[in-house]
Amino acid sequence: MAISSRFIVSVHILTLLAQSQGKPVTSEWLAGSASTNPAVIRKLLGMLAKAGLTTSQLGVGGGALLARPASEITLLDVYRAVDEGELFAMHHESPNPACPVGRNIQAAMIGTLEQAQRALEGELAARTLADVLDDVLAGGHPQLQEA
Amino acid sequence: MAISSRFIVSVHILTLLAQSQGKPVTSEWLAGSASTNPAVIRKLLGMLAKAGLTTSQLGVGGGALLARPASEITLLDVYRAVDEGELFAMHHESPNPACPVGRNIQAAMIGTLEQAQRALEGELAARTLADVLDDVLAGGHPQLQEA
DNA sequence: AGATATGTAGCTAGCATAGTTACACACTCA
DNA sequence: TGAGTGTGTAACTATGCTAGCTACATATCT
Repeated sequence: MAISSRFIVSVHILTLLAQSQGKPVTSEWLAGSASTNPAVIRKLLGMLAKAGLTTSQLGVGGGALLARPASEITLLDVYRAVDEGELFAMHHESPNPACPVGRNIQAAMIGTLEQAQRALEGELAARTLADVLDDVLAGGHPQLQEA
Repeated sequence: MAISSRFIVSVHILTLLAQSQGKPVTSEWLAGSASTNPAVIRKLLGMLAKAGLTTSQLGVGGGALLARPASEITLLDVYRAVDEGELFAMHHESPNPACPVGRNIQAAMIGTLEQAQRALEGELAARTLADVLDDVLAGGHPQLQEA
């Protein structure tokens, strides 16, 4: 487990917002479904709002809303909103530049690592919240996706 | 940074072993190139040996060796040896089964997450230690890889 | 026998995640 | 206008993982 649960929890609450059809949903309700704390949800909603995926309404009858249609929000959008950064860590200390391998290993690997990360992100980009909601409403994952 | 530095450091030391052409290399020498502690290297070598990628010789003139040719060790082999497990974390607490979304969200997402992880692993599988050594000896990443 | 090098255990510091409480601020409705 | 509701954010805590470090038993070679 390397990618934090923020991602799946964010997909979870965004799916709930997609299902609510424009009615604001409170962080307390979202927390009840995701089995966590309302403050955790609000922290996630803060990140999602900063990324332009959600908006919020204060006061009575308020709550969170999708900022655009579920079919226009990809899982990559969600991933980038809450789990930023490079996927592969480098050496903590810079390798020894006096060694030919130490001097060049990072530069030699960067291309491959970026390519691998892009491959993962490409899969996430191919799937929208609307797809996820369809699968959830179908009761799980009977909905097959193309290989 | 979600995938630990164990991976890049392991690639680093395996590349050194590939370069040494069958002469054992001590953990102290490897630690000097990777700018870390010999005990950390030995811990990694333990995992790599368990995965069948390296062997060790004790005593004077001893050290670590590749267990098979560099061209037959992929980066995926290395990744699996030192950084096991699922890439995506799930909810810490199980979602609320009384909510239709909570009840189905994990099952609905598993397929997509596994597919994304496989896409990343596929890129790592396409590259061997021999490729990495070539790039390193070429002085960095002038060696282009196909898109 | 003595020197060398691994394998492993145990401890520490640092960092990220996520849970929790608390409170100021904004908005709605009566 | 004032009460009630819900967000946004800060602060603190517990937990777990990573990685650095020391120490030592064990195996091998000369």
